[in-house]
Amino acid sequence: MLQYASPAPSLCKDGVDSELAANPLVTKLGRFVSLGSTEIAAIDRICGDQKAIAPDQVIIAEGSCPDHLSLIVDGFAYRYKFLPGGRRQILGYLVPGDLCDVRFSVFDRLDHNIASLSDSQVANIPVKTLLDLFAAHPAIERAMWLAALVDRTILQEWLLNIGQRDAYQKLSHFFCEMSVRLKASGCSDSDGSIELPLDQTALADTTGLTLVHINRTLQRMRCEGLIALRRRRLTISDPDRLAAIAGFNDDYLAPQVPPVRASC
Amino acid sequence: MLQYASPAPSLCKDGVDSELAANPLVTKLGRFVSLGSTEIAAIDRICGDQKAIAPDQVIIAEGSCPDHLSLIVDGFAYRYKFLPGGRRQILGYLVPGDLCDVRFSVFDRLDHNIASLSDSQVANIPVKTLLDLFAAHPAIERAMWLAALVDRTILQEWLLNIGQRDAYQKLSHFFCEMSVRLKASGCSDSDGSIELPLDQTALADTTGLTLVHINRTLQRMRCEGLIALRRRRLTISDPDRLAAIAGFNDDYLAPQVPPVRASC
DNA sequence: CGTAATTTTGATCTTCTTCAATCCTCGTGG
DNA sequence: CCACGAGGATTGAAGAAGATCAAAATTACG
Repeated sequence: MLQYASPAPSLCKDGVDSELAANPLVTKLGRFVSLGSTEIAAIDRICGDQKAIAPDQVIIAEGSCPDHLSLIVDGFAYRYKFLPGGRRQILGYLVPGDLCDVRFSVFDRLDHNIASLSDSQVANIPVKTLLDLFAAHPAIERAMWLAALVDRTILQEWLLNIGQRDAYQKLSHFFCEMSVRLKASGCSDSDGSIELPLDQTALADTTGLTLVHINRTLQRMRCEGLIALRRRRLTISDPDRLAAIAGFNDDYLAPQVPPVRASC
Repeated sequence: MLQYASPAPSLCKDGVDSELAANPLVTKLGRFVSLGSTEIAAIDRICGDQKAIAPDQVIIAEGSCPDHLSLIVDGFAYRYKFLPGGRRQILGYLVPGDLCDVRFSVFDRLDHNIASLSDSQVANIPVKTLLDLFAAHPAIERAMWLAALVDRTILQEWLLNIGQRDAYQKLSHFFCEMSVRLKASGCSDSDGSIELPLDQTALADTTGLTLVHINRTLQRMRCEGLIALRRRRLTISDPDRLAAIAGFNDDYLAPQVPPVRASC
């Protein structure tokens, strides 16, 4: 039913026929492999069991072991972990098309929490359904693994970011990344601004900095004409300069996959 | 556990294994799935192409795309990345039994470097050979994916460590982790000490701290009777206290895998 | 031995933290 | 429609953890 102009492995171009509420998972996986209409239909089918989630709801709690994976269809979620001292590290963000964590399918419980940030739409996909899908469509399985590997690369880039850059660069890099990812998942406005439903505490726990320091760094960034951030909406005024400051390179978000080795 | 007497143990040569010369990959994968003798033999077989590597040699360079994966059979290697400013972030360490990076098999080039730290023995496994092995022994494929997922969990734990803990805790946590990992791969001495061939610069680039600050933190740790570290050998004098300081919990290094879902 | 690499030390500086108060913003109920 | 309250943002002042710079002391090693 959903007709999709057979997406050749197109790179993150936004504005591609997103009139028809395309399944964000299709969009995402379509960046890794080319999906036929059969596959697209199959993906649509497994996303049937959807649920609306209010902001700040725990989707999956640490230590739990659900028998399904959660797909963010719409909205914004994040992965995080608390330390005994009460400190929180945010481990990553989930945007439309992102699957909560593939590790579910193999480990017995998750070692961190996943919660919503905004009003979201989440599809619950039973593990078995997913495995059946993989069995029937190896291309989908491959794309899914590739997506998981990109997730890992993002994590690695975060480590670099938190470990080596100063506050100004950290924030810049984070904004660059989120901007690219949200645009790729079709969630950017016509003016290029994105909805970033994070308070400054979240930014602090993302970057390993303090709320107060985040606040001051943001002010500086605004002063310097780099960004505008208000009412949970981020506009990058000077993308090139921001990327230069951050040392940002979006290669890691859209890795090249040689078609030859398709044999996963 | 197992011990390697000489710097260059002869592994996987002919079929005649001495009792001691266990393939570290077998040891590692054996923690995830139970391997039969057929599988063990098959793993041994793919490790045939071994090579000795001197310290501080680049094993795989950023951007390169070798057609094989590198397995650390003996020794110590690390993954790292340089930033334009000249800063280096160490992204992880490879101990015997660790495979350089599974992403090879799917992405066209690596986004970071891998280099040796000590005299090492590295087995080169052609991607195709590995895929054939997977096809013939699904249990091995499953174990390999599980190992990759543990790698990801370690990365996540590093993010937490660098993002949220102070210098004292960071180092403590790192030492705890390495101690557990090296013991698991059979590389600890009878007295529980481990060989950690890192200079203080490496510790700095691991934790995102400064060489000078690492030095002072180490001194404090020695003072407090937590560790002894000299001549590249780490002895944890008070493991419990060290773990308490670090907030270390080794669960993430040995995740529980429910046997039921074995279907990867 | 002599040289280079590594560790250690000292002094100073700055980024970031901590604590605490104030100010918005916005939704709610009267 | 406005007062109220709460969460979030902002500001100020002071302190501390860690950075930087530069040199000296050890150690490793050919």
